[in-house]
Amino acid sequence: MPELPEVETTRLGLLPKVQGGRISTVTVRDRRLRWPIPSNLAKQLSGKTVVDISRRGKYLLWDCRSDTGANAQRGYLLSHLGMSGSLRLINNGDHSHTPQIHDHLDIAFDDGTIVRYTDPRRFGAMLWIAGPQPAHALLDSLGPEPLSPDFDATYLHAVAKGRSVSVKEFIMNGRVVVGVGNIYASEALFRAGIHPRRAAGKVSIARFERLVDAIKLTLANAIKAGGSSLRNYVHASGELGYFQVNACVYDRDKLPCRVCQSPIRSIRQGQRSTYFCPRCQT
DNA sequence: CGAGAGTCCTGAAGGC
DNA sequence: TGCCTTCAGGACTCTC
Repeated sequence: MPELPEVETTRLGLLPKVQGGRISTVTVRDRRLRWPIPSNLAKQLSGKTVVDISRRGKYLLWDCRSDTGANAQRGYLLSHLGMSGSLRLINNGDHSHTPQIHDHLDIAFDDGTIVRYTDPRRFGAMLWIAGPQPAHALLDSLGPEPLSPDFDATYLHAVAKGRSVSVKEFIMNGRVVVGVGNIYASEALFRAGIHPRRAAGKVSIARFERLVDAIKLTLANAIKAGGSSLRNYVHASGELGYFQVNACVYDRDKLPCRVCQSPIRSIRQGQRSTYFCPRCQT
């Protein structure tokens, strides 16, 4: 399941191959994603050059422009991998990749490179934003990037004030901070020694300092490692992503804590599984 | 406004 | 072996 490090790894994997490339054709095989792929997406993308791909949270924004001139047009492909999506590169001349059942969209470039979007559960998104600015309702109320300086303990403490929601659900809320998914939320809280059920508004600023550091460290390490995931993440180059073999608590129910040997516990929060060490986290 | 539940979907895993 | 149920997950959307 792609979390922010996987999305960033995908971006970094795609960029060298598609930046400056001109899109020749777009093949849509199944429009039914989180929202339907717009009927004009293929037409809008075709003929445009991908100038850049940036990331906001787990969204990728593909800056696309037509040839310069009086009729120059600009827009953005807004993509999200959902929980089972992947974008992978197929090099020119590699005919071993016939489209499979969940290969919903292909973006073909003039040089023969194909970017293929695969998403068995179809929770992902492929949308078109017309115009020179990457403005979209989905991006309007997103919180700060976790790896940016804007995301610090002072900010978190202020936003958490008076909130009764659990700190784990709090840091997974994209309006608070983007890109902290279920796996990394559990891991970061373990590193910070904070119990996932603690009310967000009752976390001291000193403990938020530890939590912010833990989130930044956890995400940065995962990006450095090339992304991590449990099951079917596929690297942009087509290689399998790293399995999360180093998780301290995630998916380790009843196994001994790597620090104190106490059995890791599994609970449900907001219809989501949470893992924590009942001794290390208070 | 915040909190909590519901929703989309497929594939894996477990029970009988 | 095979069918049925349950669960997993991102994050938007709805209800209270």
